[in-house]
Amino acid sequence: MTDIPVSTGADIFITKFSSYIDLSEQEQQIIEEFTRSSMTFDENQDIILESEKSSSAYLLQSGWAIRYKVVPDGGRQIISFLLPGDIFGFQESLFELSDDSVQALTPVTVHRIPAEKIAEICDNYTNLSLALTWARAREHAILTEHIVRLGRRNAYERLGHLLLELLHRLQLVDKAGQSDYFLPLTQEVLADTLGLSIVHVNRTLRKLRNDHMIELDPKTRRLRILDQEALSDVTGYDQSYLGQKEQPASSIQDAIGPK
Amino acid sequence: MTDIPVSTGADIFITKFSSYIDLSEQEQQIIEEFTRSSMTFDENQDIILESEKSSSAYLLQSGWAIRYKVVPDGGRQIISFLLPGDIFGFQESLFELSDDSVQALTPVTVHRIPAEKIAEICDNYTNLSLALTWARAREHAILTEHIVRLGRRNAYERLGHLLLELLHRLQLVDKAGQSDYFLPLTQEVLADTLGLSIVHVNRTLRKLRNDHMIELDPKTRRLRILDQEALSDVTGYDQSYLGQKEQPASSIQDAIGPK
DNA sequence: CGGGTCGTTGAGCCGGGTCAAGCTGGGTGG
DNA sequence: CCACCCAGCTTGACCCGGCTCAACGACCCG
Repeated sequence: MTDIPVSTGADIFITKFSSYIDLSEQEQQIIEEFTRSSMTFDENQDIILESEKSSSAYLLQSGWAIRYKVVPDGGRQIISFLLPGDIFGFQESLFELSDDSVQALTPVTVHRIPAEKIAEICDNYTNLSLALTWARAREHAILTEHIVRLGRRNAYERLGHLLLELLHRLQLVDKAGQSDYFLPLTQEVLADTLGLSIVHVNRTLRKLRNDHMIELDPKTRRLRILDQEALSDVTGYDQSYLGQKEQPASSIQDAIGPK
Repeated sequence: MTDIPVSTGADIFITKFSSYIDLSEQEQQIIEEFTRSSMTFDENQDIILESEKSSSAYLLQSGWAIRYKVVPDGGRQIISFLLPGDIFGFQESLFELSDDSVQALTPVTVHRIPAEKIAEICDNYTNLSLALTWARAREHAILTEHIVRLGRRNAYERLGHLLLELLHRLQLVDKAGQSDYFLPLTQEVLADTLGLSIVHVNRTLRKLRNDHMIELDPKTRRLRILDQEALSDVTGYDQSYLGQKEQPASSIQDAIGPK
């Protein structure tokens, strides 16, 4: 299962950026440096408390996390998902703005980058700095699409649209097959993401299953999207906002069945 | 009416940033340089077409604009409002990401900053560069709050919350009184922002009026929020995400009745 | 005076929420 | 090894916030 070449954790980030930019040898080494040390968090543990205004950045090596806010009446709105390869905390914690929280959904490992290091990188390494800017812009685009999803789509479209986005984001870092991936989300998490009730998420998932759009095994948590084109059509999904190539086409990757 | 000291257009930006950071004389001059030339757009005109991937930034000097996306079935979702003092286009148009559009709601004047200039500023002027980062983070916080609004609030809360946000954003650039401002939005624009129908926006506005939360004269388009504390309470509004002082308290400004 | 845009209001419907109950499977302690 | 618990998933019944359709009014502009 692990006949993959011995890898430092840096690969995932290099792979991700490579979809947009090629980093120099030296820049790749800088990333590797960061990945030497890491911190881990348990399921449901808070990463970055509000209090900790450390203004450092984090590279997410493995696991899923969410950024969320709570409203006065106790409700929770999930703002975004943090997936392997994502960077976070490098802009929001700098100021007194946005008091949102980050929580691990699964066991998570991250690498910390102190603020000084970020400044140094921006000054001296053009490509890396550009990669950071790209990551920011991409996050911005994802938030934008989330707003459209919440404002102008019904439950069925929201769910399908989100599942497609997650597939394509995971594919970029080789964490998904051609049409399936491990989806560690409870229906409650989906509900709090999509602005729906748990009950209605349940019913909408069933409808997606009945329509042969997806397969989802609640035990293994493996999700398979049966007809991406059809689902994209009915949900109004257009992956161009993720800034990746149309489709990595097939690859040996998929045949092996990536872990 | 114009007994205000002769001003270059730069004041508005300096005022805005001053809430977070103090710019040096030289840095203020750089801003003034940009404000010497400007472009204007008519109501409903598109600013920045998709096609124009110029990757330059724009300072919004006066007027209101929106960033929006359309969904396949013809619906429109407004992502954000661009108000005087806002900067836009300095991150999104750099890449192939986010195919959203920007449109003027009122006559608008903007100043263009070529991409090279931005790069130069980031390299040489610490405070200005920090101000840019702050503006980005603030925009991020505003988007985040918009997501919460759409996902976890009802019509009444959404509307009230938005009206409060606009008040406080305008106050930062002296475009609002202590509790009132010029609101150049049709009910259709409000609907497309809040994910509601026009009809329901109309009814919800009436409810806000009946509850003595607001006064809104459809002719003059002057909006007054009668009890900010009460409205903040019922809508779950907390202005801290805008990163400004709690309340500018009273000022001569208000007595005069700012235009 | 005619047409267009925007605001207002009523009637009826429906997508999605709420409440409530039951089901399932894994974990834990006696 | 069983009894229990608890988190998450399902399903039904009912309700309501917000949508649609439709008509009308108010104002502006040519």
